[in-house]
Amino acid sequence: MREDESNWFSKWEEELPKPEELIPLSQTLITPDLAIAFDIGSSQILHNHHHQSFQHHQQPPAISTPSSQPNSGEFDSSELGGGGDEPARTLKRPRLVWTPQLHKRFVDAVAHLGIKNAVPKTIMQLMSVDGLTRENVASHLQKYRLYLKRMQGLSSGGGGNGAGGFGSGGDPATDHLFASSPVPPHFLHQSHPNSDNFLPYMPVAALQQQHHHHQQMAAVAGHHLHRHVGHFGAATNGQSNHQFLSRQSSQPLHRVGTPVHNSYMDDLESAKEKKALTLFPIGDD
DNA sequence: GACTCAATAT
DNA sequence: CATATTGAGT
Repeated sequence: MREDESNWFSKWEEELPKPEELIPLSQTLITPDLAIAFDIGSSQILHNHHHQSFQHHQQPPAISTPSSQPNSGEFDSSELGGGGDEPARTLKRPRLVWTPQLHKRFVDAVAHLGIKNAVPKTIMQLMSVDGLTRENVASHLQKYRLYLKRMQGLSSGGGGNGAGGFGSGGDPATDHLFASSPVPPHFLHQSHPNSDNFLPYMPVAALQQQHHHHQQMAAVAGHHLHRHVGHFGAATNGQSNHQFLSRQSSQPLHRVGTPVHNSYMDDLESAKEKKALTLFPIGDD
């Protein structure tokens, strides 16, 4: 069993600290401006795409006109137009779905940063996933840390890593996703009395782009009877991807609308307000 | 303000 | 159930 550990160890060593190779960490989360279209009233977007049609409906945060009465309804139209501001609408984002790929990025970022610098802001920056917020990362990080702690306390032998099964009986509460990612060797805390960390890195300037066809798709998780998401990685559906613009920084959020109808996964209830923001990591890993 | 943690809400 | 949100302490 010890072999396992040493195995990843060397692997990680190679994989990690290489500046040259590290930079290409950039992925964009949600699809681009998909959502800027509601209140325009009569204007319409042209959709001639033979894609799935997205629909969005969201609740404006109630910019609150003074006085009262929230329209409990669905939307209100408030200011717009005249002023000429890009509306940085404070919309409510759909829940982020942490796919194994996304989580991998997360782990990579943390690994590269070193425990010390691995704080939400930095991680988020390094990940360069568009749309990802600090809170998203913070929340996930919190759980991730708990996961690591748990693993430490447990026997090193039975470590249920790798993938697949996990059978903790006691309190498996926080795992699944974590378990499927190659947990770096020892994020496990080691107290450093006076040793500092190495890796004097700098925030990577994520200004570079590659021409790789990465695309993102909005997938919605329709669960409710389904446990564990399979692999979406491969576009099992006939629809392949499309290329969108990826904007980095700035740009409000976009959320995907309801799935409308996909080939599968919706039967009983789906018309719920279940919206999830998920990115589609493709490719390379 | 930002980070961490626990508890809680959805 | 997985995330988000909130509150308190540093």
